[in-house]
Amino acid sequence: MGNEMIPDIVVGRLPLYLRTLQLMSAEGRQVTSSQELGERLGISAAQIRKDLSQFGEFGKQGTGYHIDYLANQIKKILHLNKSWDVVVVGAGDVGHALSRYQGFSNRGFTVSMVFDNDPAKIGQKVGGFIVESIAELPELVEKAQIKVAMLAVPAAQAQQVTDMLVKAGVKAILNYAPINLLVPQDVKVQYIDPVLHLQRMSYYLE
Amino acid sequence: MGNEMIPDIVVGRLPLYLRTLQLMSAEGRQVTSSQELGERLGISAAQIRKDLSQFGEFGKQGTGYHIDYLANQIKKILHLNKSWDVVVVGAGDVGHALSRYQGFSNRGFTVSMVFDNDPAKIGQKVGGFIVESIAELPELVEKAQIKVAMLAVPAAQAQQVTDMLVKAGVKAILNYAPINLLVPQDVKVQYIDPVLHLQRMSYYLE
DNA sequence: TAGATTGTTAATCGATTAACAATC
DNA sequence: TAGATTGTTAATCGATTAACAATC
Repeated sequence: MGNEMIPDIVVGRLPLYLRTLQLMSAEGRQVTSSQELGERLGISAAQIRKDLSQFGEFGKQGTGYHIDYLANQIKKILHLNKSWDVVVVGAGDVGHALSRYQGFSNRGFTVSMVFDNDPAKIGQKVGGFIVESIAELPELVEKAQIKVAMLAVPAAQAQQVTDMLVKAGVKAILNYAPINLLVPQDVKVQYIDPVLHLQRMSYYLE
Repeated sequence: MGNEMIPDIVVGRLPLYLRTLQLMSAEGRQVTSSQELGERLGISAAQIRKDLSQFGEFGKQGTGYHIDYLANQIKKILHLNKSWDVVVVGAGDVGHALSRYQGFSNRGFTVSMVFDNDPAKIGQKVGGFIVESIAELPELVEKAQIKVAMLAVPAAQAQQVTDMLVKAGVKAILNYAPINLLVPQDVKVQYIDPVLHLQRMSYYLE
């Protein structure tokens, strides 16, 4: 219903709003305004109001936004009113850190399996998970109806593993390998490459 | 010289171009075109030409771009014709992964120290580095003239550590803590929060 | 030369901001 | 009521794309 034409750039800011609202809530706050949110985020108040207005009317004139209410609405919009099971592929340092990261569970995601192709790692424990063989990935991911994966394998294997994930029904991939992935249109990919961020900043260094 | 008004969004794409050029170079390729680059990156050829034209003329009509030459020019623009020493603050899982990550050295950065405030970790080896106490950070960072830091401490301590880093002369911070940092105008911050990426994708999941 | 591709200008598109009536 | 802040419209700003002369 006039839904899928919301700009992705707007969608991308919602998690930022949510994070700040949850921080405010943890501080014991009840109510905020677009102005205050904007100041904490470095975003204009007008933009926050405009972004939110794409999804409904969540505030009260003269008062602002009820923090918990708005946070919950944003959670619903982002489909975070459930917890998504996520698999980690690659049990190296990055996969290890991801599988142990405590910051997922209360933000809508639960790591449920860890995979690797190294026989020395398969069967070992990493972050509380027994590392499974990538050979088992298609069956396990499909059976568990996993839709989200974090990819932490070497760049040379990233596309191949991606193809497996897509075939097994995964629709969202967070890719830590420094390489562009080719996926069907209905599969989303987000990229994390710390070096890109560092290089972007070094432009401004003397 | 008509220099500092280049949009940051353009600067942000240069590392992406560089990464692709270096990949092509590793494939043994000599020459490419804005069209080919665009296809590999999912960016229009016109945009790539426009971006590059902000910095000079690097191509030849009818031929395209010499890959190694263009890569080197971009490296110079991004100040990557030297290697920047970087410190890692926080020797938890993320800091551990960062300090061992092999992908920095050939892309312009060298991890040179690791800090933590946990007495149980100080003096221990992490990724080939002896973990230093955060108490030593101001002196060590200033003496070594470190300009770049990666921050992997709990959110609650991130701002405080940031203030120390800034005071010690750091001008670029890659922040893994899920929190907005306040810094002076001449200090750049980039953020990595995997959950933001996951949440952005979950919008598109059913 | 003919074909290809650059660098650049002008046109288009989209995102951000300013402003304000509505209203709590 | 008076003050504050929303949701929204119109104005502005900036980024992307299309098109093409220049030229290798």
